[in-house]
Amino acid sequence: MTTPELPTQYTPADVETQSYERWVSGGYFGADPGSGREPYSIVLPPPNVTGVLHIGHALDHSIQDALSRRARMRGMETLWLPGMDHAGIATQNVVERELGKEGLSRHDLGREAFIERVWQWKDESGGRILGQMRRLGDGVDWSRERFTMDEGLSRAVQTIFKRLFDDGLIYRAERIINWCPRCLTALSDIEVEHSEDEGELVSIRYSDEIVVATTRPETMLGDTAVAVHPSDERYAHLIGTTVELPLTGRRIPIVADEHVDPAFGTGCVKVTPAHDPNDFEIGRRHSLPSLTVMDERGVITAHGPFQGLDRFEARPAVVAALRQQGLIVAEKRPYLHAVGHCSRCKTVVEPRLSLQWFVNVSPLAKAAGDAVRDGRTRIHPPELAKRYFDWVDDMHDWCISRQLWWGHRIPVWYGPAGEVVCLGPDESAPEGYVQDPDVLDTWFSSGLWPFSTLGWPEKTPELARFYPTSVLVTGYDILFFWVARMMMFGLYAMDGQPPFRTVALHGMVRDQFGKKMSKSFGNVVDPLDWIERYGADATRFTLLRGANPGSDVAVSEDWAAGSRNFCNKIWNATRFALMNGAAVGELPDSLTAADRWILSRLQTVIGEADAAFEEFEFAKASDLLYHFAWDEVCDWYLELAKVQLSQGLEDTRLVLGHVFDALLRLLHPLVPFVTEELWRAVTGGESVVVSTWPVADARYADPAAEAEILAVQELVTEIRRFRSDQGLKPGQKVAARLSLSGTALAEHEAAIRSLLRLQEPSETFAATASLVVAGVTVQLDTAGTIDVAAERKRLEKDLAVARKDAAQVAAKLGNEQFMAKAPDDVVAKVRARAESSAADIARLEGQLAALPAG
RNA sequence: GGGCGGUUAGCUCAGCGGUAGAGCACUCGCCUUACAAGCGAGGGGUCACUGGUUCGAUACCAGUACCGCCCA
Repeated sequence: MTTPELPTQYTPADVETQSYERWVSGGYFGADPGSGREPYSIVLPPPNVTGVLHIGHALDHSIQDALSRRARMRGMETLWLPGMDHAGIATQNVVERELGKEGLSRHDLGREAFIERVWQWKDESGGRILGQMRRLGDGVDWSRERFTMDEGLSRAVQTIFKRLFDDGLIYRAERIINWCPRCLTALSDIEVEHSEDEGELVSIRYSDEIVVATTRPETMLGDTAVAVHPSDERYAHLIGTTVELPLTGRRIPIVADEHVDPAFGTGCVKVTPAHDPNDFEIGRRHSLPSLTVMDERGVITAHGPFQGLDRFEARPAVVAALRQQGLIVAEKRPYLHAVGHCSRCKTVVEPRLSLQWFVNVSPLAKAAGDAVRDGRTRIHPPELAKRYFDWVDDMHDWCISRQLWWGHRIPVWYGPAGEVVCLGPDESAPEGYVQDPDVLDTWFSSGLWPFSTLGWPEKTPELARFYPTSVLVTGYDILFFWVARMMMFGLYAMDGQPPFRTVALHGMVRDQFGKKMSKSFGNVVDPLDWIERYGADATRFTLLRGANPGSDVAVSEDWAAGSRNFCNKIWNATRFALMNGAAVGELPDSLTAADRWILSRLQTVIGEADAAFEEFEFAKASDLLYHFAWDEVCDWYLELAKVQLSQGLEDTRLVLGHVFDALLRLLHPLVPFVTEELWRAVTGGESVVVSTWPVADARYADPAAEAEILAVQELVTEIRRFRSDQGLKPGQKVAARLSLSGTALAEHEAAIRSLLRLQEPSETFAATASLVVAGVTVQLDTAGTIDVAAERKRLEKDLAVARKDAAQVAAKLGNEQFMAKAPDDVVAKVRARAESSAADIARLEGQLAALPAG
């Protein structure tokens, strides 16, 4: 085999793009539902077509890529299905903003032309995301890429809508919903973000006896009652009477309702059924009229001087008017209270009474909870399951209609005589019927993602093979946004089969101080920036190395550089192995202790890596492979191999080949690009992507060899410490006499001398220092006086440690309770420690006594 | 207000009943023929606090303080 010319530094940009294109054109990522292999499937949480991938996506994708690459290498028929969702509100907002620059509104274009325009934007924006995924190295099956608005998925949406409608689980009703006066659409509960904002609490006198407190004085224009608690004696005599509503002259009733908290404020509350969800319920209970006093933009429509004012202008105006009449009893400002904001545009949400479509979630949510309760779906880490239960067990009906144009139009048509028909994909409405103008919540279609992407409602081979999917990988922040919805729809559409066997949740990516990344704080990391500067592998490895299940990942530039260094280390170590003729082949039966040691360690590491991957412990898998690769393979084994090669031990090449072949395959799911390049060079194979995952082989387990090499390491480390303490330069050769015969280290003299730069003693050898390590005496001739003070300091320090340990251990052994109750193996360990610390003390005292004075 | 999680080395985090660990940062010495994106050595922690369980607690239990997240 010829030695390939590899540069001394790994340059990711030189290999990443071409490797990726070769993987795709090789068809490695394509999934075949017809193969006889065990299936493994993941659907990519579809990013919003309007956005760009941020570092959080990079983490999410890195995990999925690691899982699916490993599954593929383990011989499973692996599907990682990519795609995007149409992000109704966000996308429409972006395109409307673009139009705004041209001085146009969507109404100027009309619905059809506007949607045409959105599709153009979708191609442009979506294309950017696809490019980012390629740069990351995502091994997805591009032939199965889906989009929530594509034809097949739209059929799925219409099909399930009709099914739910026919089952009575979708209904239309006039309710108080969350309304965004800027986006001009309804929102579901989870699209509202609550924050503690500074507002005001104003107490208004409605009569001599009635004072109400409110944070939203402007809504008093729409009051239709005052409510008190039925058992509140202060107001019992007023129940059933009326009071005049200030500023309006309307008389409104005083009603008794359990909902009122008599301890809050005066115990009287104003009731505005059209502008508050709680008041709406009170209104229903008491058959109160609902009076809408604001339009869709939050502008006051009530008659009077306030008409035409925005809700935030109306607020002080109403208070001023009341104050003028002496009706303001108290004002508290600022007053901290929870305020809902549109999660898209941060506008304060307005509760609004309107006619909308809802999903009756009770039976669906119960099924979604049960699937996790009975273990059909496992949430990982398990402590996050509680959040899931809290959500699904107390879910309100889901408002699914949106007053937008971009999305799946509600498949309901209204006839001229008030008929309402819901139609499936291949049905058409009778002449003269008009379709509902609204579209569905984006989550309605992304809730179908795990099966709509596989061809549902058709009974496709893909669906039969890859559903339920093996695992869903997503952030814990999206557990109820999306996971709960997919669970509900999946169980409903797929006859009680949940969409995932496991939901593996990861955390958010944060900066090096654990701070949330935000544009305003300026600590946002762009994954492409890191990919350019450190490589895709380093970017991924940095993220995976911090990814503990369910917890946040802190990253920094320094750590990305560290990951890059790791890739470079692997690169150079493999380069060294290749330069020395590393080759893959049958290993001979007779190998050196060093060979048997590294092969034995390899088996252990394979087992540990498997265990970590199975439990989504990516940080652990990364860490243990990092240390095995760097500390054991690249450091100790390569140094030992150098000695073996210089001794002409040809088998070393086969061991090098074997170890690097396995190591590169183990690392491939984490750092796919550098391992691909190197693995091909080592093995001559087509691609590590389609190689096999290493399997631990018990025949190579060799505790004796491990113990032997451990002794070598101890000896070498101790003498290095002496050298360092004595200020001997690393390259400086020192004459030494080793008394290894009869010890476990007998065979390792050459290695020890090489690692420690120890020369054979000459005729004039005169030991200036003598050290005892691991039962071996090493005499050194440092060719001059040694630094006695430094050596004494060192020995005294070690002696202090040994004495402290001896005292600790003696105390234990002298403790009757400990001796009586501690398990035998622990006692045995303590006894062994007692012996070794006693030996250490004797040795160190001897060495100290032997030191020349001074 | 309810719930969950956290508090271990300067920073970020592992460990989770029996001798305190990693990466980065730091100090010292080295361009030792794979790698200075490197090599060798080193310093650094009463494991938040208070009780309890135990022969033994950083780890288990209870409480306190502080931090973070989710929900209302």
